[in-house]
Parts: sequence; structure tokens; C-alpha cells
Amino acid sequence: MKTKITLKHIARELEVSISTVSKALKNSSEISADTIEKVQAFAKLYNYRPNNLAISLKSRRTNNIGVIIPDIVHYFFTTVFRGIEHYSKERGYNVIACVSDESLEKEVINMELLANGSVDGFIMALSAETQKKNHFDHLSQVRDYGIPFVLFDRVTDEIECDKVLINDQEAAFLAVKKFIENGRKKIALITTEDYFSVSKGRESGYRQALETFGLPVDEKLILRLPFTDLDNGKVDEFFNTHGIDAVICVNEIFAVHCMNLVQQKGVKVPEEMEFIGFTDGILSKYAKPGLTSMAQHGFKMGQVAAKMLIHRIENTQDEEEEPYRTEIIKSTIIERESTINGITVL
Amino acid sequence: MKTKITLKHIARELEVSISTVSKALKNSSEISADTIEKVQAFAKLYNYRPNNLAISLKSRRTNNIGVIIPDIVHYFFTTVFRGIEHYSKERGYNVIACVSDESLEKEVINMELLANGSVDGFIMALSAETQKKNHFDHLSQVRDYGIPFVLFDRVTDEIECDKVLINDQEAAFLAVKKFIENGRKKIALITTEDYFSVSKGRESGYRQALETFGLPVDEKLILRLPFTDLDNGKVDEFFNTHGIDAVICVNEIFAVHCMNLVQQKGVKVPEEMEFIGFTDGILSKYAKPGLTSMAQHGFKMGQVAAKMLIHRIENTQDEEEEPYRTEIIKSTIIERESTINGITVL
DNA sequence: TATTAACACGCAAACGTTTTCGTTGTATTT
DNA sequence: AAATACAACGAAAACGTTTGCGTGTTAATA
Repeated sequence: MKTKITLKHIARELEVSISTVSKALKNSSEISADTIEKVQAFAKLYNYRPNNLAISLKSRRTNNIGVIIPDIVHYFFTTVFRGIEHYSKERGYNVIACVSDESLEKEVINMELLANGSVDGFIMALSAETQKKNHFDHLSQVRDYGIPFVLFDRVTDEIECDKVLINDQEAAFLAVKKFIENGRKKIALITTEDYFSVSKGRESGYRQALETFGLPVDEKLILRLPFTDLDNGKVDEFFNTHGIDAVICVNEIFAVHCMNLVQQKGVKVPEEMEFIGFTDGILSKYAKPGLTSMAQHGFKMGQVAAKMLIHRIENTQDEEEEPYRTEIIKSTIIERESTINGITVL
Repeated sequence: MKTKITLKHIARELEVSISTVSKALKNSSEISADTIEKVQAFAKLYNYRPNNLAISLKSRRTNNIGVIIPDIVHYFFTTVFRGIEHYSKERGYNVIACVSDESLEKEVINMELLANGSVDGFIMALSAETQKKNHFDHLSQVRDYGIPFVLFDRVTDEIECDKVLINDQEAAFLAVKKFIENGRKKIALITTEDYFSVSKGRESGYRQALETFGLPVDEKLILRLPFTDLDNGKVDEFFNTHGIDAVICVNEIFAVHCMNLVQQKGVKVPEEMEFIGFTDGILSKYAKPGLTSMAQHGFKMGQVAAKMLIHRIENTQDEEEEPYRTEIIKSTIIERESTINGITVL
């Protein structure tokens, strides 16, 4: 087992000082060409690599970014993660990934753990519990220590920081508008419990569209589902009773699940009932019929979040704090067979 | 902006030495009860947290695990990742996640980067390119430095190390056996290019089952698909010409895609054609009809991999090297509507 | 009263870097 | 010959910990 070689080893071997070695490796003008060559040759031969820890300790910079997401087995989050990872690597940063499991406690623990020197900044989407309990002390605390962070998708108004968002409201508005243009009258919304910022936005867009185009907002046409245990009779009854002819769902699982359900009972999609989901993931693509979906462009979202964070990390030494920014990533509609698609371009 | 407090600050403030503070915080018997109390009270008041970097540098232990996977937007890998993260956190380790994007070069870069002090060990699944080119120098090199690693799912025989595997061959065998018991005669296999270790194993199990039960192995019933660009005429032709009555696919995307295709042409699933896929992911669950799938239990796989790695990390100082182990995680079949399921238990 | 033991604490090295500031020795200038 | 300049290098502090060992003080023992 070869042992890792350090500056000290090179110095001893070449009978020069550690500082000389360090400078030689950086092509410092203080060092003669001879020595530089000798040192670099030796370093290359023995495959010298500087110890990241020592450099980080010295420079107070880790080049690590902490990413905390509620769930990793989730198309949207992994896509964002991919964007973050991609941009970060490009800029020489590693990504430390933590899963909060939708739990406030885990979110807090993870943050505290990483905040003590492991990470230069955070990118995160708040856990369900965090949003529900409105508890953000861990965020304020991290900020007090001068560690920057960027919130994406699941955000809060109570904390001022950089944010990356979807135009949820507008996207839902456009979806409903499309239904109305297709002549639909009984447009249902299937959403989650209302403590999610994204669900709120989408619901608001839904209501706004109905009002704008003069359709009544019927609360009975809004169904709130829990995350788990979808297959109960509640959904069945919902579809049986209200004469629904179009459905907008806040995620693709709800959409595909409901689409399957109504089809089993002989409803023709899209002829008799149209569907639009959010999150253009793998399910939307392989559903039968293919699910028209509001694509959230998670990859870009991740890139933008990483860019904002790294910018802040690298400019935080400057005296004047830049104001916080909120970037909006526009959703676009991906039309498939669950809606009737005219030739008109949106 | 509060600045992070260190031992030095506490020492100065309390007019004791740094070592006293350090020892007091650890309840050392060298320190008087008075001092211990004083120090701990102060530390608590000012919310002291030791700097991870300094501790790592000193102890030569980072408590970080590097995870390198080919793709994060992939149900199986993320499930494994979740298992790794879950077990690691339990044992006080963080996870640094890197995506190789199926590229050998990125795999190498990521490993080299993390091997210089950022990580105590690796868990990885080899990239497609790595398996194709049979290039493993980066693995040998990391091992030479005494950094342990565990390979999962995408492994190689050329490197001796701890491994966690699926019983691919046996699983495929069982799938084919089920078809044969259901009276199927023309059983097709849809697989990837053959440089993937998993695909190899599954193909081998497929062949073995046919031979065992006295069915001819017809090479024309084996279709090899690339990862991308599925929707070409090749698949169509395949299903048109061979009188296929059952299909086993090495992943769920192939399965759902093909199932949709044949159904569109009026084939009844499962009556006229049965389907079994690998990877019991979200697609299998929400497909129409639900896809019978060989579940790979990625979460458990991740847990086992993390357990093996941490064990090796924490016992590596011992003189005697333990022999490398290979753990097999058994697949189980999840029966849904794409197969005809008797009452008989498998 | 002199010796010893226990106690409570501090010093300093170490982990592997980077960087400022000296300190040499040689060459150039006046 | 003295003063100056420069080139090439080393010493040491610093980042924030941990830890073996030395030291001073007090109390217990002979």
C-alpha cells in the first residue's frame, strides 16, 4: 500500500524546504527554473496531489455545496440535482447530498452538520414538515454565520434569500385556459394538502383562470389528496358525481393514477375527459395515453440555483452585499395525447 | 454577522489554554469539575461547534462517503442512493454524490478529486463506458492508497473488492420459468448492448431457463436496443414477425414502451402476450396494465453496500485484511396485470 | 519536615497546506 | 571598495483541532 505523498516528503527527498516545494509547484517566480523542474518532475513521478482538507482549512473554502432535498426518488428533484451537480462540477465544486425525508428534524440536523466547515453554501427545497410548521430558525442561523443559501421550488416568504421558482400560477392559468379554449366547462383540480407553496400557486392560477374566463369556481371540483394511499374510494366518487370533463393535477402521479382510474370505467381520454399534469417526468412520457404536462425544466433550475449560489460564495468577501434575487424558470407545456391539441401555437 | 467561535476564542475569554478547553468539552478527567462546567456553559451559550475540517485533518478521517453513479435520474440508482444515505447518516457519515454520466472520464475525475482527503471510501456503479472499455486503473490506484470501495450492480470481475449484486441470472430464470408454466412458447428477450454486466447475467438466465425446460433458444427472439431513440421501426418489426407470446425486458422502460406499442396494434396484454420487466420502479406501478416486474430492492442494496464500506473503513487500521465479500440481494417478483397469475405461490 | 502522589492545567507538536517576511549569496553599480 | 539590488530560498505563523507529556500546586504520607 503506497502512502499518500505530501509536500514534506518531497521537501525531505529533494533537500529543500516545504515552502520551496509549495512555491515550485505553483511556478512561483521566487524559485529558480532548475528547482521548479526538479520539484515538478518529482511530484509527477510520485503522483503528488495536494490534500483537500489542508487547503480548505487554510483557505476557509471547501469547494463543496450542500444540497438538501426532501426526496431523492423523485423525478423533479433528481433533475434539479443533476443541474446543480453539472454546473457545480464545471466550476470546481463538489456536491454533498442530503435527504430530509420531508422531515424538519432531519433538515436541521443535516444543515448543522454541514455548516461547520463542510460546505460553502446550501441549495435546498424545504421539507413538507418545515413548510407545515413554518419553522426556519436553522435557515436564519446559517445565514448569521455568513453561509449563503439558495431556496428552490419549495420556498418561504419568511426568509429573505436567493430563490429559484417555477411560475406555478401562470402555468396553471395556461393549463386551464387551454381547457377552456377546448370548450371544457367542468374543470377539476387535483392537488395536495395546501401547505405546499407550489400547490398554493397552482391552485391560485386555476382559480384566476376560471374567473378571468367567466367560469364559476366550484369548490367541489377541487380534490385534495394525501401523498400516500391514493387508491381509495374518494377519488372514485369524485369522478362519478360532478360531470367533470377536464382535470389538472399538481403532479404526474395524481394525473396518471386518475387517468387510469377513469379509463378503467370506460371514460375516453381525451375525447370525454382531458388531463394535464405538472412535472414532465418519465411517467408522463410512458403513460397511456401520453400525458400532457407542464414541464418544469428542473435541470435548468438546478443550474441557475448553483450559479446564484456560487456567485454569492465567490463575492461574499466584498463589502457591499448584493440584494437577494428571485429567478423564475418558466414552465412550458408538453403536449401529448391526454389533451386535444389544435394546430394553433400557444 | 456572527463569526464562528473556535476553541481559541473560548480559551482567550475564559483565560485558560486551548487544550484545557478541548479537554473540558470532552469531559476529560484531567480537568476540574469547575472548569468543565464553566467551559461547557460558555460553549453552549455561544453555540460552539467544532470545525469538521480541522478534526478531519487531525484524525485523517472525514466521515464522508463518495458515491459515484452513472445517472441520478434513474429509479434504481436513486433508490440505492437512498439506502446508502440512510445507513450512512445513521452511522454519522455524509454522502458526497457524483454523477459520472456514463462517462469513464468523469468517473476518473470524480474519484481522483475525492480521493485526496475528501472521502474515506467509495460506493459506485461503473459507468457504461468504463464497462465497455474495461478500464479500471482509477480503481486500482485508489485501492493502492488504502481507500476502500464497494461496487454495486455494475461491477467487474477484473477488480477484487467488496461487491453487492442482484441475482440477475436467477431472476431472469424465474421470469422465463413463469412464462413457460403459463404455456408460453415464443419468449422474447429485450436487452441492451451486451457490455453491461447486468444485461449479461439476465441474458444468461434467460438462455439457461429455455434450455432447462427444453425450449429452443432462437437468437431472432433476442432484441438488443440502444438506450436512446427507442421509437424506431426496429421494435415494430420485431414484434410483427416472430409470433412472440411473452416478453422479458431488462428494464422497465423497454417493457412499458413495448407494451404500449403492441397494445396500440390491438394485442391484448396479458392474454395474447405477457410482459415482465426488471426494476420495479414507478413506471411499472403506473403502467397500463400494471407491469409485473423483478424488484431489485435498491434500498436494501444501498444499505448493505454502505454497511460493508463503513465496516471496512472502521477496521482498516487492523493489521489483518479481511477477505473481500460479495453480497447478493435477491430479486423478488412483483406480480401485476401484465402477466397471468395463478394462485400458486412461486 | 521532607517526600511523594494526585490533581489541574499548559506547552508544543502534529495533521498538510499557504504565504509573509527574512536571510543569504552573488552581481551590479558608483 | 562600499553600497545597492536582486535572485533564490527558508523560517515561521496560520487555519482549528487533538493529545502526550511536562510542570506547578496542594494535600497526604513517612
